[in-house]
Amino acid sequence: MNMMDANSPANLAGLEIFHGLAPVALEDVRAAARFRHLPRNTRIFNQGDGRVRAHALIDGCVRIAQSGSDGAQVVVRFIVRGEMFGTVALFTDGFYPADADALTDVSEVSWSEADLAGLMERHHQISVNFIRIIGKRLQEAQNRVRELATQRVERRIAHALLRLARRAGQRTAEGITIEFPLRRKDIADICGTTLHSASRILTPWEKAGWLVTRDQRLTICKMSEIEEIAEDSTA
Amino acid sequence: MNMMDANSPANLAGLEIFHGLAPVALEDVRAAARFRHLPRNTRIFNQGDGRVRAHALIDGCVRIAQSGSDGAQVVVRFIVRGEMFGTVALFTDGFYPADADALTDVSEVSWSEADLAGLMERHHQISVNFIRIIGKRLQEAQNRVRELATQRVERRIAHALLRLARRAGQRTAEGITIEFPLRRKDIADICGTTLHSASRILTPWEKAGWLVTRDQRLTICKMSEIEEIAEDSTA
DNA sequence: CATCGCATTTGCGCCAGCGCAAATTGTTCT
DNA sequence: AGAACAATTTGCGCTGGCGCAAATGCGATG
Repeated sequence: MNMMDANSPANLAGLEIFHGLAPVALEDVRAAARFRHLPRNTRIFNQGDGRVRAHALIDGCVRIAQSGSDGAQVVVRFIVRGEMFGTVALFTDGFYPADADALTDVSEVSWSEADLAGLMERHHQISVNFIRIIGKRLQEAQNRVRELATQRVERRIAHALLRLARRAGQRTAEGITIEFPLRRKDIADICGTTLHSASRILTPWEKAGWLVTRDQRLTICKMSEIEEIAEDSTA
Repeated sequence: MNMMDANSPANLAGLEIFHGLAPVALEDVRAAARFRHLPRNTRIFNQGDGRVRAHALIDGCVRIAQSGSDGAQVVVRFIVRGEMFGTVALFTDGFYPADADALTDVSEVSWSEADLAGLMERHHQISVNFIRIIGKRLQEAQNRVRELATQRVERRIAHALLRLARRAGQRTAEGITIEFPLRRKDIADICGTTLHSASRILTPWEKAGWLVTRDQRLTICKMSEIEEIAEDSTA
Protein backbone atom coordinates (compact mmCIF):
# COMPACT_ATOMS: atom_id res chain seq x y z
CA MET A 1 0.00 0.00 0.00
CA ASN A 2 2.69 2.42 0.96
CA MET A 3 4.70 1.23 -2.01
CA MET A 4 2.02 2.22 -4.38
CA ASP A 5 2.59 5.92 -4.31
CA ALA A 6 6.28 5.45 -4.29
CA ASN A 7 6.66 3.61 -7.53
CA SER A 8 3.47 3.81 -9.51
CA PRO A 9 3.21 7.02 -11.50
CA ALA A 10 6.80 7.14 -12.61
CA ASN A 11 7.05 3.47 -13.49
CA LEU A 12 3.75 3.04 -15.21
CA ALA A 13 4.79 5.44 -17.93
CA GLY A 14 7.85 3.29 -18.46
CA LEU A 15 5.84 0.15 -19.18
CA GLU A 16 5.72 -0.61 -22.86
CA ILE A 17 1.97 -0.94 -22.87
CA PHE A 18 1.47 2.62 -21.63
CA HIS A 19 3.90 4.39 -23.90
CA GLY A 20 2.61 7.63 -25.25
CA LEU A 21 -0.19 8.08 -22.75
CA ALA A 22 -1.10 11.49 -21.38
CA PRO A 23 -0.55 12.02 -17.64
CA VAL A 24 -4.26 12.11 -17.02
CA ALA A 25 -4.64 8.74 -18.73
CA LEU A 26 -1.85 7.32 -16.60
CA GLU A 27 -3.77 8.45 -13.55
CA ASP A 28 -6.71 6.45 -14.79
CA VAL A 29 -4.47 3.46 -15.33
CA ARG A 30 -2.96 3.77 -11.89
CA ALA A 31 -6.35 3.87 -10.24
CA ALA A 32 -7.21 0.40 -11.48
CA ALA A 33 -3.82 -1.14 -10.77
CA ARG A 34 -3.06 -3.66 -8.07
CA PHE A 35 0.52 -3.51 -6.85
CA ARG A 36 2.15 -6.47 -5.19
CA HIS A 37 5.45 -7.43 -3.73
CA LEU A 38 6.41 -11.10 -3.78
CA PRO A 39 9.39 -12.98 -2.36
CA ARG A 40 11.49 -15.11 -4.64
CA ASN A 41 10.39 -18.63 -5.46
CA THR A 42 6.76 -17.65 -5.22
CA ARG A 43 4.31 -19.03 -7.71
CA ILE A 44 2.62 -15.95 -9.18
CA PHE A 45 -0.04 -17.86 -11.06
CA ASN A 46 -0.66 -21.45 -12.06
CA GLN A 47 -1.31 -22.90 -15.46
CA GLY A 48 -5.06 -23.47 -15.58
CA ASP A 49 -6.04 -20.77 -13.10
CA GLY A 50 -9.02 -18.68 -14.10
CA ARG A 51 -9.70 -14.97 -13.67
CA VAL A 52 -6.63 -13.91 -15.62
CA ARG A 53 -5.12 -10.53 -15.00
CA ALA A 54 -2.74 -8.50 -17.12
CA HIS A 55 0.59 -8.37 -15.31
CA ALA A 56 3.57 -6.08 -15.64
CA LEU A 57 6.85 -6.54 -13.91
CA ILE A 58 8.22 -3.50 -12.12
CA ASP A 59 11.28 -5.18 -10.74
CA GLY A 60 12.85 -8.61 -10.49
CA CYS A 61 12.46 -11.50 -12.89
CA VAL A 62 9.92 -14.16 -13.60
CA ARG A 63 9.98 -17.45 -15.45
CA ILE A 64 6.97 -18.48 -17.52
CA ALA A 65 6.83 -22.23 -18.06
CA GLN A 66 4.24 -24.47 -19.63
CA SER A 67 3.91 -28.13 -18.89
CA GLY A 68 2.07 -30.81 -20.78
CA SER A 69 0.02 -33.59 -19.31
CA ASP A 70 3.04 -35.87 -19.54
CA GLY A 71 5.05 -33.61 -17.27
CA ALA A 72 7.40 -32.38 -19.95
CA GLN A 73 7.87 -28.70 -19.57
CA VAL A 74 8.97 -25.81 -21.73
CA VAL A 75 10.13 -22.40 -20.65
CA VAL A 76 8.00 -19.99 -22.60
CA ARG A 77 10.02 -16.94 -21.66
CA PHE A 78 11.78 -15.00 -18.97
CA ILE A 79 10.27 -11.70 -17.98
CA VAL A 80 12.44 -8.78 -16.97
CA ARG A 81 11.74 -5.34 -15.61
CA GLY A 82 9.17 -3.40 -17.60
CA GLU A 83 7.67 -6.29 -19.50
CA MET A 84 4.11 -7.59 -19.55
CA PHE A 85 3.24 -11.17 -18.76
CA GLY A 86 0.19 -13.36 -18.38
CA THR A 87 -1.36 -11.41 -21.22
CA VAL A 88 -1.90 -14.22 -23.68
CA ALA A 89 -5.10 -15.48 -22.17
CA LEU A 90 -6.74 -12.06 -22.03
CA PHE A 91 -9.89 -11.82 -24.10
CA THR A 92 -9.70 -15.48 -25.06
CA ASP A 93 -10.57 -18.24 -22.64
CA GLY A 94 -9.57 -16.49 -19.44
CA PHE A 95 -7.27 -19.19 -18.10
CA TYR A 96 -3.55 -18.84 -17.66
CA PRO A 97 -1.86 -21.19 -20.13
CA ALA A 98 1.37 -21.44 -18.13
CA ASP A 99 2.92 -21.13 -14.70
CA ALA A 100 4.73 -18.00 -13.55
CA ASP A 101 7.45 -18.21 -10.92
CA ALA A 102 9.29 -15.35 -9.28
CA LEU A 103 13.00 -16.11 -9.64
CA THR A 104 13.98 -13.17 -7.49
CA ASP A 105 12.00 -10.92 -5.18
CA VAL A 106 9.66 -9.12 -7.50
CA SER A 107 7.27 -6.23 -7.54
CA GLU A 108 4.52 -6.40 -10.06
CA VAL A 109 1.38 -4.54 -11.05
CA SER A 110 -1.69 -6.11 -12.51
CA TRP A 111 -5.09 -5.21 -13.86
CA SER A 112 -8.20 -7.30 -14.09
CA GLU A 113 -9.40 -8.22 -17.53
CA ALA A 114 -12.47 -6.01 -17.16
CA ASP A 115 -10.49 -3.01 -15.96
CA LEU A 116 -8.00 -3.36 -18.77
CA ALA A 117 -10.83 -3.56 -21.27
CA GLY A 118 -12.23 -0.33 -19.87
CA LEU A 119 -8.84 1.35 -20.01
CA MET A 120 -8.35 0.28 -23.58
CA GLU A 121 -11.72 1.63 -24.54
CA ARG A 122 -11.06 4.99 -22.93
CA HIS A 123 -7.47 5.26 -24.10
CA HIS A 124 -7.14 3.81 -27.53
CA GLN A 125 -3.38 4.04 -27.53
CA ILE A 126 -3.26 1.20 -25.03
CA SER A 127 -4.90 -1.15 -27.51
CA VAL A 128 -2.40 -0.22 -30.15
CA ASN A 129 0.53 -0.77 -27.83
CA PHE A 130 -0.93 -4.04 -26.69
CA ILE A 131 -1.36 -5.26 -30.22
CA ARG A 132 2.21 -4.32 -30.99
CA ILE A 133 3.44 -6.25 -27.98
CA ILE A 134 1.52 -9.40 -28.74
CA GLY A 135 2.40 -9.19 -32.39
CA LYS A 136 6.07 -9.00 -31.59
CA ARG A 137 5.77 -11.92 -29.25
CA LEU A 138 4.00 -13.93 -31.92
CA GLN A 139 6.85 -13.32 -34.29
CA GLU A 140 9.30 -14.48 -31.67
CA ALA A 141 7.27 -17.61 -31.07
CA GLN A 142 7.21 -18.39 -34.75
CA ASN A 143 10.91 -17.91 -35.08
CA ARG A 144 11.31 -20.29 -32.21
CA VAL A 145 9.15 -22.85 -33.96
CA ARG A 146 11.35 -22.58 -37.00
CA GLU A 147 14.45 -22.92 -34.91
CA LEU A 148 13.18 -26.00 -33.13
CA ALA A 149 12.13 -27.50 -36.40
CA THR A 150 15.29 -26.92 -38.34
CA GLN A 151 18.34 -26.40 -36.18
CA ARG A 152 20.17 -28.65 -33.83
CA VAL A 153 20.75 -28.29 -30.18
CA GLU A 154 24.09 -26.54 -30.19
CA ARG A 155 22.87 -23.78 -32.43
CA ARG A 156 19.59 -23.41 -30.59
CA ILE A 157 21.45 -22.93 -27.34
CA ALA A 158 23.69 -20.32 -28.90
CA HIS A 159 20.65 -18.46 -30.15
CA ALA A 160 18.94 -18.67 -26.81
CA LEU A 161 21.94 -17.17 -25.05
CA LEU A 162 22.23 -14.37 -27.55
CA ARG A 163 18.57 -13.53 -27.22
CA LEU A 164 18.72 -13.55 -23.45
CA ALA A 165 21.82 -11.38 -23.51
CA ARG A 166 20.18 -8.93 -25.86
CA ARG A 167 17.08 -8.64 -23.73
CA ALA A 168 18.46 -8.91 -20.23
CA GLY A 169 22.14 -8.34 -20.68
CA GLN A 170 24.14 -6.05 -18.46
CA ARG A 171 27.59 -4.86 -19.52
CA THR A 172 30.15 -5.92 -16.89
CA ALA A 173 33.88 -6.20 -16.56
CA GLU A 174 33.99 -9.75 -17.92
CA GLY A 175 31.40 -9.40 -20.64
CA ILE A 176 27.63 -9.38 -20.91
CA THR A 177 25.90 -10.74 -17.84
CA ILE A 178 22.40 -12.12 -18.00
CA GLU A 179 20.77 -10.62 -14.98
CA PHE A 180 18.77 -13.51 -13.58
CA PRO A 181 19.41 -17.00 -12.26
CA LEU A 182 19.63 -19.40 -15.16
CA ARG A 183 20.09 -23.09 -14.49
CA ARG A 184 21.13 -25.69 -16.99
CA LYS A 185 17.68 -27.10 -16.74
CA ASP A 186 16.17 -23.74 -17.70
CA ILE A 187 18.36 -23.48 -20.74
CA ALA A 188 17.40 -26.99 -21.70
CA ASP A 189 13.72 -26.17 -21.33
CA ILE A 190 14.11 -23.07 -23.44
CA CYS A 191 15.79 -24.97 -26.23
CA GLY A 192 13.73 -28.11 -26.16
CA THR A 193 16.50 -30.41 -25.11
CA THR A 194 17.57 -32.24 -21.97
CA LEU A 195 19.51 -31.06 -18.97
CA HIS A 196 22.25 -33.49 -19.97
CA SER A 197 22.66 -32.28 -23.50
CA ALA A 198 22.65 -28.67 -22.36
CA SER A 199 25.37 -29.47 -19.89
CA ARG A 200 27.42 -31.35 -22.45
CA ILE A 201 27.34 -28.35 -24.73
CA LEU A 202 27.78 -25.54 -22.22
CA THR A 203 30.60 -27.00 -20.20
CA PRO A 204 33.08 -26.97 -23.09
CA TRP A 205 32.12 -23.35 -23.74
CA GLU A 206 32.92 -22.49 -20.16
CA LYS A 207 36.18 -24.41 -20.37
CA ALA A 208 37.07 -22.44 -23.47
CA GLY A 209 36.46 -19.24 -21.53
CA TRP A 210 33.53 -18.10 -23.65
CA LEU A 211 31.23 -18.15 -20.64
CA VAL A 212 31.40 -17.79 -16.88
CA THR A 213 28.80 -18.69 -14.29
CA ARG A 214 29.03 -16.93 -10.97
CA ASP A 215 26.32 -16.56 -8.32
CA GLN A 216 23.84 -18.22 -10.67
CA ARG A 217 24.45 -15.45 -13.17
CA LEU A 218 25.75 -16.34 -16.57
CA THR A 219 28.21 -14.05 -18.31
CA ILE A 220 29.10 -14.23 -21.96
CA CYS A 221 32.73 -13.28 -22.37
CA LYS A 222 33.33 -14.12 -26.02
CA MET A 223 30.15 -12.97 -27.69
CA SER A 224 31.68 -13.42 -31.11
CA GLU A 225 32.33 -17.12 -30.60
CA ILE A 226 28.71 -17.72 -29.66
CA GLU A 227 27.55 -15.72 -32.64
CA GLU A 228 29.79 -17.84 -34.80
CA ILE A 229 27.92 -20.93 -33.71
CA ALA A 230 24.53 -19.30 -34.11
CA GLU A 231 25.43 -18.07 -37.61
CA ASP A 232 21.95 -17.52 -38.98
CA SER A 233 20.06 -14.44 -40.10
CA THR A 234 16.52 -14.27 -38.74
CA ALA A 235 17.13 -13.61 -35.07
CA MET B 1 -14.63 -4.31 -59.03
CA ASN B 2 -17.92 -5.86 -59.86
CA MET B 3 -17.21 -8.52 -57.28
CA MET B 4 -16.95 -5.99 -54.59
CA ASP B 5 -20.60 -5.28 -54.20
CA ALA B 6 -21.45 -8.89 -54.60
CA ASN B 7 -19.55 -10.27 -51.67
CA SER B 8 -18.46 -7.49 -49.44
CA PRO B 9 -21.17 -6.45 -47.01
CA ALA B 10 -22.41 -9.90 -46.24
CA ASN B 11 -19.00 -11.47 -45.89
CA LEU B 12 -17.28 -8.78 -43.92
CA ALA B 13 -19.63 -9.32 -41.01
CA GLY B 14 -18.64 -12.96 -41.08
CA LEU B 15 -14.94 -12.24 -40.58
CA GLU B 16 -13.85 -12.88 -37.05
CA ILE B 17 -12.24 -9.48 -36.73
CA PHE B 18 -15.50 -7.66 -37.45
CA HIS B 19 -17.77 -9.65 -35.20
CA GLY B 20 -20.24 -7.56 -33.31
CA LEU B 21 -19.91 -4.45 -35.46
CA ALA B 22 -22.89 -2.29 -36.25
CA PRO B 23 -23.93 -2.12 -39.93
CA VAL B 24 -22.80 1.48 -40.17
CA ALA B 25 -19.36 0.48 -38.92
CA LEU B 26 -19.21 -2.32 -41.46
CA GLU B 27 -19.88 0.26 -44.15
CA ASP B 28 -16.88 2.17 -42.91
CA VAL B 29 -14.82 -1.00 -43.00
CA ARG B 30 -15.96 -1.83 -46.47
CA ALA B 31 -15.03 1.58 -47.78
CA ALA B 32 -11.37 1.07 -46.92
CA ALA B 33 -11.20 -2.52 -48.16
CA ARG B 34 -9.36 -3.70 -51.24
CA PHE B 35 -10.86 -6.82 -52.77
CA ARG B 36 -8.82 -9.10 -54.96
CA HIS B 37 -9.20 -12.30 -56.85
CA LEU B 38 -6.12 -14.42 -57.39
CA PRO B 39 -5.53 -17.63 -59.34
CA ARG B 40 -4.05 -20.60 -57.59
CA ASN B 41 -0.31 -20.86 -57.14
CA THR B 42 0.01 -17.11 -56.89
CA ARG B 43 2.38 -15.62 -54.39
CA ILE B 44 0.22 -13.21 -52.37
CA PHE B 45 3.11 -11.64 -50.52
CA ASN B 46 6.76 -12.36 -49.94
CA GLN B 47 8.68 -12.71 -46.74
CA GLY B 48 10.52 -9.43 -46.32
CA ASP B 49 8.10 -7.27 -48.32
CA GLY B 50 7.27 -3.93 -46.76
CA ARG B 51 4.01 -2.02 -46.62
CA VAL B 52 2.15 -4.81 -44.85
CA ARG B 53 -1.58 -5.01 -45.14
CA ALA B 54 -4.10 -6.85 -43.00
CA HIS B 55 -5.56 -9.65 -45.09
CA ALA B 56 -8.69 -11.71 -44.73
CA LEU B 57 -9.55 -14.70 -46.83
CA ILE B 58 -13.02 -14.73 -48.32
CA ASP B 59 -12.65 -17.94 -50.19
CA GLY B 60 -10.02 -20.53 -51.01
CA CYS B 61 -6.97 -21.46 -49.02
CA VAL B 62 -3.53 -20.04 -48.44
CA ARG B 63 -0.31 -21.45 -47.09
CA ILE B 64 1.88 -19.27 -44.89
CA ALA B 65 5.48 -20.44 -44.83
CA GLN B 66 8.60 -18.97 -43.35
CA SER B 67 12.07 -19.77 -44.53
CA GLY B 68 15.40 -19.21 -42.88
CA SER B 69 18.56 -18.02 -44.53
CA ASP B 70 19.67 -21.62 -44.87
CA GLY B 71 16.66 -22.46 -47.00
CA ALA B 72 14.95 -24.59 -44.39
CA GLN B 73 11.30 -23.76 -44.31
CA VAL B 74 8.43 -24.14 -41.91
CA VAL B 75 4.74 -23.95 -42.63
CA VAL B 76 3.41 -21.42 -40.18
CA ARG B 77 -0.21 -22.16 -40.89
CA PHE B 78 -2.88 -22.80 -43.44
CA ILE B 79 -5.54 -20.16 -43.83
CA VAL B 80 -9.11 -21.08 -44.64
CA ARG B 81 -12.22 -19.10 -45.44
CA GLY B 82 -12.95 -16.33 -42.97
CA GLU B 83 -9.53 -16.13 -41.35
CA MET B 84 -7.10 -13.26 -41.15
CA PHE B 85 -3.53 -13.51 -42.32
CA GLY B 86 -0.47 -11.36 -42.70
CA THR B 87 -1.48 -9.64 -39.50
CA VAL B 88 1.55 -10.39 -37.40
CA ALA B 89 3.70 -7.63 -38.75
CA LEU B 90 1.07 -4.94 -38.28
CA PHE B 91 2.13 -2.20 -35.90
CA THR B 92 5.58 -3.72 -35.46
CA ASP B 93 8.22 -3.49 -38.15
CA GLY B 94 5.93 -3.43 -41.13
CA PHE B 95 7.52 -6.28 -43.06
CA TYR B 96 5.87 -9.59 -43.80
CA PRO B 97 7.71 -12.28 -41.85
CA ALA B 98 6.63 -15.10 -44.14
CA ASP B 99 5.48 -15.98 -47.65
CA ALA B 100 1.83 -16.46 -48.53
CA ASP B 101 0.83 -18.73 -51.41
CA ALA B 102 -2.62 -19.27 -52.82
CA LEU B 103 -3.16 -23.03 -52.93
CA THR B 104 -6.46 -22.66 -54.74
CA ASP B 105 -8.09 -19.78 -56.51
CA VAL B 106 -8.72 -17.30 -53.75
CA SER B 107 -10.60 -14.11 -53.08
CA GLU B 108 -9.24 -11.94 -50.37
CA VAL B 109 -9.79 -8.53 -48.84
CA SER B 110 -7.14 -6.38 -47.32
CA TRP B 111 -6.66 -3.10 -45.55
CA SER B 112 -3.62 -0.91 -45.31
CA GLU B 113 -2.02 -0.58 -41.95
CA ALA B 114 -3.05 3.07 -41.71
CA ASP B 115 -6.64 2.39 -42.67
CA LEU B 116 -6.92 -0.43 -40.18
CA ALA B 117 -5.51 1.79 -37.47
CA GLY B 118 -8.16 4.37 -38.29
CA LEU B 119 -10.90 1.77 -38.24
CA MET B 120 -9.74 0.46 -34.90
CA GLU B 121 -9.72 3.94 -33.48
CA ARG B 122 -13.23 4.65 -34.67
CA HIS B 123 -14.63 1.24 -33.80
CA HIS B 124 -13.07 -0.02 -30.65
CA GLN B 125 -14.59 -3.47 -30.97
CA ILE B 126 -12.22 -4.18 -33.84
CA SER B 127 -9.22 -3.78 -31.55
CA VAL B 128 -10.71 -6.16 -29.05
CA ASN B 129 -11.43 -8.75 -31.70
CA PHE B 130 -7.98 -8.33 -33.12
CA ILE B 131 -6.36 -8.83 -29.75
CA ARG B 132 -8.39 -11.96 -29.22
CA ILE B 133 -7.31 -13.33 -32.58
CA ILE B 134 -3.63 -12.68 -32.06
CA GLY B 135 -3.79 -13.96 -28.50
CA LYS B 136 -5.31 -17.20 -29.62
CA ARG B 137 -2.69 -17.57 -32.29
CA LEU B 138 0.03 -16.95 -29.78
CA GLN B 139 -1.31 -19.74 -27.61
CA GLU B 140 -1.31 -22.05 -30.59
CA ALA B 141 2.25 -21.10 -31.41
CA GLN B 142 3.36 -21.82 -27.88
CA ASN B 143 1.66 -25.16 -27.85
CA ARG B 144 3.47 -25.91 -31.03
CA VAL B 145 6.76 -24.99 -29.46
CA ARG B 146 6.05 -27.36 -26.63
CA GLU B 147 5.10 -30.09 -29.04
CA LEU B 148 8.26 -29.68 -31.08
CA ALA B 149 10.33 -29.63 -27.95
CA THR B 150 8.88 -32.66 -26.26
CA GLN B 151 7.14 -35.05 -28.63
CA ARG B 152 8.39 -37.19 -31.40
CA VAL B 153 7.53 -37.08 -35.01
CA GLU B 154 4.75 -39.64 -35.10
CA ARG B 155 2.78 -37.90 -32.41
CA ARG B 156 3.39 -34.47 -33.86
CA ILE B 157 2.00 -35.61 -37.17
CA ALA B 158 -1.06 -37.07 -35.49
CA HIS B 159 -1.65 -33.77 -33.73
CA ALA B 160 -1.19 -31.79 -36.88
CA LEU B 161 -3.76 -33.87 -38.72
CA LEU B 162 -6.25 -33.55 -35.90
CA ARG B 163 -5.82 -29.81 -35.77
CA LEU B 164 -6.20 -29.45 -39.50
CA ALA B 165 -9.28 -31.64 -39.46
CA ARG B 166 -10.80 -29.61 -36.67
CA ARG B 167 -10.20 -26.34 -38.42
CA ALA B 168 -10.75 -27.21 -42.05
CA GLY B 169 -12.48 -30.55 -41.88
CA GLN B 170 -15.51 -31.37 -43.96
CA ARG B 171 -17.69 -34.34 -43.09
CA THR B 172 -17.84 -36.72 -46.07
CA ALA B 173 -18.88 -40.27 -46.80
CA GLU B 174 -15.49 -41.72 -45.95
CA GLY B 175 -14.67 -39.55 -42.95
CA ILE B 176 -13.37 -36.05 -42.34
CA THR B 177 -11.80 -34.48 -45.40
CA ILE B 178 -9.29 -31.67 -45.07
CA GLU B 179 -10.41 -29.25 -47.69
CA PHE B 180 -7.18 -28.15 -49.23
CA PRO B 181 -4.26 -29.71 -51.09
CA LEU B 182 -1.82 -31.11 -48.59
CA ARG B 183 1.40 -32.69 -49.78
CA ARG B 184 3.73 -34.84 -47.75
CA LYS B 185 6.20 -32.01 -47.83
CA ASP B 186 3.65 -29.65 -46.30
CA ILE B 187 2.94 -32.01 -43.47
CA ALA B 188 6.65 -32.39 -42.89
CA ASP B 189 7.10 -28.62 -42.82
CA ILE B 190 4.26 -28.26 -40.35
CA CYS B 191 5.73 -30.83 -38.02
CA GLY B 192 9.35 -29.92 -38.32
CA THR B 193 10.47 -33.12 -39.92
CA THR B 194 11.53 -34.29 -43.34
CA LEU B 195 9.50 -35.32 -46.33
CA HIS B 196 10.95 -38.81 -45.90
CA SER B 197 9.98 -39.29 -42.31
CA ALA B 198 6.50 -37.95 -42.96
CA SER B 199 6.10 -40.44 -45.77
CA ARG B 200 7.42 -43.31 -43.67
CA ILE B 201 4.81 -42.54 -41.04
CA LEU B 202 1.81 -41.69 -43.18
CA THR B 203 2.03 -44.54 -45.65
CA PRO B 204 1.42 -47.22 -43.03
CA TRP B 205 -1.57 -45.23 -41.80
CA GLU B 206 -2.97 -45.20 -45.31
CA LYS B 207 -2.28 -48.92 -45.68
CA ALA B 208 -4.14 -49.53 -42.45
CA GLY B 209 -7.11 -47.64 -43.88
CA TRP B 210 -6.98 -44.83 -41.37
CA LEU B 211 -6.43 -42.27 -44.12
CA VAL B 212 -7.17 -41.82 -47.79
CA THR B 213 -5.70 -39.33 -50.21
CA ARG B 214 -7.74 -38.51 -53.28
CA ASP B 215 -7.42 -35.49 -55.58
CA GLN B 216 -4.79 -34.05 -53.26
CA ARG B 217 -7.36 -34.03 -50.47
CA LEU B 218 -6.63 -36.01 -47.38
CA THR B 219 -9.44 -37.79 -45.58
CA ILE B 220 -9.23 -39.17 -42.09
CA CYS B 221 -11.32 -42.32 -41.90
CA LYS B 222 -10.41 -43.64 -38.48
CA MET B 223 -10.26 -40.52 -36.36
CA SER B 224 -10.03 -42.56 -33.19
CA GLU B 225 -6.84 -44.32 -34.25
CA ILE B 226 -5.13 -41.01 -34.90
CA GLU B 227 -6.32 -39.67 -31.59
CA GLU B 228 -4.90 -42.75 -29.96
CA ILE B 229 -1.48 -41.86 -31.26
CA ALA B 230 -1.82 -38.22 -30.33
CA GLU B 231 -2.96 -39.13 -26.81
CA ASP B 232 -2.19 -35.89 -25.05
CA SER B 233 -4.30 -33.25 -23.38
CA THR B 234 -3.35 -29.73 -24.35
CA ALA B 235 -4.54 -29.61 -27.92
C1' DC C 1 0.72 -42.12 -76.81
C1' DA C 2 5.25 -41.06 -75.30
C1' DT C 3 7.82 -37.98 -72.59
C1' DC C 4 8.92 -35.04 -69.02
C1' DG C 5 8.64 -33.42 -64.42
C1' DC C 6 7.11 -33.69 -59.85
C1' DA C 7 5.66 -36.20 -55.68
C1' DT C 8 6.17 -40.18 -53.08
C1' DT C 9 8.07 -44.46 -51.42
C1' DT C 10 11.63 -47.18 -49.62
C1' DG C 11 16.26 -49.37 -48.54
C1' DC C 12 20.45 -48.49 -46.11
C1' DG C 13 23.90 -46.46 -43.19
C1' DC C 14 24.96 -43.25 -39.83
C1' DC C 15 25.04 -40.01 -35.98
C1' DA C 16 23.06 -36.45 -32.87
C1' DG C 17 21.20 -36.57 -28.86
C1' DC C 18 18.45 -39.07 -25.36
C1' DG C 19 18.11 -42.07 -21.15
C1' DC C 20 20.24 -44.20 -17.31
C1' DA C 21 23.19 -44.09 -13.58
C1' DA C 22 27.01 -42.82 -10.87
C1' DA C 23 30.29 -39.40 -9.46
C1' DT C 24 31.16 -34.67 -8.29
C1' DT C 25 30.37 -30.10 -6.97
C1' DG C 26 27.69 -26.37 -5.04
C1' DT C 27 24.04 -24.59 -1.80
C1' DT C 28 21.09 -24.31 2.16
C1' DC C 29 19.77 -25.20 6.77
C1' DT C 30 20.58 -26.33 11.50
C1' DA D 1 31.09 -26.75 10.65
C1' DG D 2 28.53 -30.62 9.22
C1' DA D 3 24.66 -32.73 7.20
C1' DA D 4 21.18 -32.95 3.86
C1' DC D 5 19.84 -31.63 -0.45
C1' DA D 6 20.05 -29.71 -5.15
C1' DA D 7 22.43 -29.01 -9.39
C1' DT D 8 25.81 -30.40 -12.62
C1' DT D 9 29.03 -33.28 -14.99
C1' DT D 10 30.20 -37.24 -17.46
C1' DG D 11 30.62 -42.18 -19.21
C1' DC D 12 28.15 -45.51 -21.97
C1' DG D 13 24.94 -47.69 -24.88
C1' DC D 14 21.10 -47.24 -27.74
C1' DT D 15 17.82 -45.52 -31.22
C1' DG D 16 14.79 -42.20 -33.66
C1' DG D 17 14.99 -40.09 -37.45
C1' DC D 18 17.91 -37.77 -40.95
C1' DG D 19 20.52 -37.89 -45.43
C1' DC D 20 21.49 -40.05 -49.67
C1' DA D 21 20.03 -42.26 -53.61
C1' DA D 22 17.42 -45.14 -56.43
C1' DA D 23 12.87 -46.78 -57.77
C1' DT D 24 8.21 -46.11 -58.56
C1' DG D 25 3.87 -43.72 -59.43
C1' DC D 26 1.17 -40.06 -61.44
C1' DG D 27 -0.38 -36.03 -63.80
C1' DA D 28 0.44 -32.62 -67.34
C1' DT D 29 1.90 -31.42 -71.90
C1' DG D 30 3.08 -31.68 -76.63
